[in-house]
Amino acid sequence: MDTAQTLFHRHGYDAVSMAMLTEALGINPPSFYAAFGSKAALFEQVLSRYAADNDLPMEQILSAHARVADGLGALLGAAAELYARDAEGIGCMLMEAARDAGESRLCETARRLRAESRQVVRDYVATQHPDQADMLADFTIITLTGLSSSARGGMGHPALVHAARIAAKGITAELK
Amino acid sequence: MDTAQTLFHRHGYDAVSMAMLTEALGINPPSFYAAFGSKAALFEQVLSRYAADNDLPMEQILSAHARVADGLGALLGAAAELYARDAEGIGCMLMEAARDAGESRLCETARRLRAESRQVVRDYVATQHPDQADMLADFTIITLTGLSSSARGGMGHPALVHAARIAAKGITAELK
DNA sequence: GGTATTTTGTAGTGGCTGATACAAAAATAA
DNA sequence: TTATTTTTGTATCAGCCACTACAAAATACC
Repeated sequence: MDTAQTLFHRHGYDAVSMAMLTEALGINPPSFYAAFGSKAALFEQVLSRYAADNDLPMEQILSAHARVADGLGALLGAAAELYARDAEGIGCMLMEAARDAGESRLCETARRLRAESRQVVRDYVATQHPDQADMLADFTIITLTGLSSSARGGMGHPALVHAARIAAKGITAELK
Repeated sequence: MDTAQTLFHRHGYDAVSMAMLTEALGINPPSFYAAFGSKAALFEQVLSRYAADNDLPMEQILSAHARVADGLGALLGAAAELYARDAEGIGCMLMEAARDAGESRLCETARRLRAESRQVVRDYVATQHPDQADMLADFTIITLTGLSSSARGGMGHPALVHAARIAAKGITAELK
């Protein structure tokens, strides 16, 4: 399962073939289908698992900061650090999966999970700035998407972290 | 050519098959290869043409504003408007192409073109803030990437435009 | 009008995709 | 030890991919 997640995260759903999966897992196609049902089904499981416990604990980061601007800033900073950590540049699996349409069902699953993340941000912002909750949640998602895609595109650690800081300044200014 | 650009922009390189191309162009495979060489060669031509004269005149927008913060803000705003204009949500062809690895040669072409755009921003910023030129150029690219991906992901006009405005506030704060 | 040249249409190339039919082997149960 | 069930391996399925060989039709040239 970890093996499959690594493959999907690194190459994307479409670029991972059954041949790669079965070889990496050390099993044969029939065993694979007996165990997971299909390539798409496995990917859904991997996605859900990734969303459930990835390395970016949103709720924890947000709840650790009283002021909304600080919480969102910390979230963006943590994401930048996380995306830049892997030298290979793979970004956030959820964001990237939601972007590639691929099979419609998989796209829906990824977008639903992303929408749940957005909702977490939205609810957090709404506690203090209900009028701006939606717009700031969208801005946060857009920035996270940009950070993820850019990390995947090879942008380095300093640029990502600094960009997160500039975005945080924008949030601070917006809430002032 | 316009037809091919529309297809590639809407579906992405990999998702456009020869069958779609030949049918849309109203020609047969042999004619296609006689005219363009290959699918990859056509895509490179389309990419270059898109980069040369897309609907986002960067130099023009930037040079119209004396203060760097205003210029970058206008650029982000124009991009948000542009990406939100098409109801289908297709974002920036260059950004999206640079993200999908696909064939390595195509990826290099897309990234080179994107790097040229970044250079335009960098040079513009450097005229007034040489020390922050690189970081602000990266932030601009990251934000444009996020706007493009989010537009492709279905985010609406208000959210994109507002996000661009928040990002612009971040730039203003950064330069203060 | 007759000939050479280019364009087009048909059909098919090998190779890869995700997914299986079927049998051999291993593990479990009696 | 024998019988039953489960797992695994081999070999392959049909379908799509980008791409092309070859011949028929249309055009240009004299």
